Amino acid sequence: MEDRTQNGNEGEGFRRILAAAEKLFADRGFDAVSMHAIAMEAGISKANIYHYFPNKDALYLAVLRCASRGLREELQEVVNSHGTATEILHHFAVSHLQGLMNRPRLVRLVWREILEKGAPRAREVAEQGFAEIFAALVGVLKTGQQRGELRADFDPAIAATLLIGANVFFFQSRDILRHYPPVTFVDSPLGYDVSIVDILLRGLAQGKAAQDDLQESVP
Amino acid sequence: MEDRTQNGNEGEGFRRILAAAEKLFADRGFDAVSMHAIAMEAGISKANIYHYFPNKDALYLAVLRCASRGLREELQEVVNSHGTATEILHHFAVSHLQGLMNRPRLVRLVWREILEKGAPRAREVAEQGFAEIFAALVGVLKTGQQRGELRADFDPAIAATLLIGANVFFFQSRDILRHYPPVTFVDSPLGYDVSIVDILLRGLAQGKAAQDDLQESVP
DNA sequence: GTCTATAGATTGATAGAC
DNA sequence: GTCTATCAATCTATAGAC
Repeated sequence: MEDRTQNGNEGEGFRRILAAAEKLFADRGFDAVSMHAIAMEAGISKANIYHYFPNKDALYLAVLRCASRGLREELQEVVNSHGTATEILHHFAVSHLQGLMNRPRLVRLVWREILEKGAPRAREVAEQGFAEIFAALVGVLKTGQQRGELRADFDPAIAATLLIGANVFFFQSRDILRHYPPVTFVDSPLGYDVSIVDILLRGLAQGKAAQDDLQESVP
Repeated sequence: MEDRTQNGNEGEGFRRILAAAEKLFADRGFDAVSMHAIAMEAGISKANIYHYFPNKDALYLAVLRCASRGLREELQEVVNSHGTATEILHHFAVSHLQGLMNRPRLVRLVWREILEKGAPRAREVAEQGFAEIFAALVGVLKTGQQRGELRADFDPAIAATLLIGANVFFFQSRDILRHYPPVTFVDSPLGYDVSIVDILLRGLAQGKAAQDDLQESVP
């Protein structure tokens, strides 16, 4: 009963099962997907799945773990790149949103898990990927504050929540926003990110005028 | 087969069923909840549910429709209040987040539905409540732009996405953020909202200094 | 490794007594 | 309106042939 998700000698059927399960679990959720449906999608028999995975829960966990790989390394590279905080923030925002858009199934899997209050099956995996991205972004913001590039009087964790939230929310609700007339940015995630980072940086950067304008309403 | 969710003469058992179903559906999702489980939670028999609802789907839809009422009216009132765009935005942000925090089950139900790509059972209800809130916020921002209170060169729909996304993301991930050391704002949603509106308004308000500082990186 | 066949439990929904 | 009893379908998981 070795963990086959750790090494590379998986075999063809193994990958087909994992891919089929990832698609179905992401689209419909754990309980709405039967082992029979996964087998059909993978083009094999139901019993064959149990040759690779002891039960449905183990398959689900393997799907989440397998799908989670990749995004982490991608973003770590961005965070460790050289440049001003402004530059890295732009780069991070775009890379993060592209990372989400390139892995729609992973994102839906993770957020399904986060919404779950009854039987969290893979909560740890979901939280871990989440926390690493968050920590990386907070690091970028803190560096910007230490360098005097960004204001020192805002909470970097709150600013990070704003940016990551803007990206995740864009990803989650783009299908709904598309049907809504005043929204024109749904099909250009890059343009969206340039705009939100612009707004955020205007709010986070050193600069007295905007600050003075607000003094009355934010004492 | 009258729609009992429209009028008030529901009766005791009816309300118990709706409450039990709302809790279980929100916690575990549609497919993970059996009619038997709902009956147990409501303290009645399974067959009795079918006296009030023709099938499980109808019960689920009734739960969503019933839970959706209230938040809409609450926010419309805020949007139509008098004051500067800045004031209304502060008010809206706080009211919106409080509205989410006061209805955790409704929010989880709606977002489960939005994540669903396989069998959208109540997509319309979810989208409708979403769109109304979004439209209201865009209206506030546009008014602020027309009055010259806010910059005219940002897309109000993008700014609305930023604010609503910040609130929804806070709600969705507050349990995860709580476990993360640098985060200190989880237990004071009001303080969180004051901070993000502060950051956003600095970025959206008229003011030349911050703008000039960024000219080089945002041509 | 892959299959057919099937066990055993649970599901959504119904029938009919009270 | 509320119940017990039950149906037919479907579910996870296993047994065992090839």
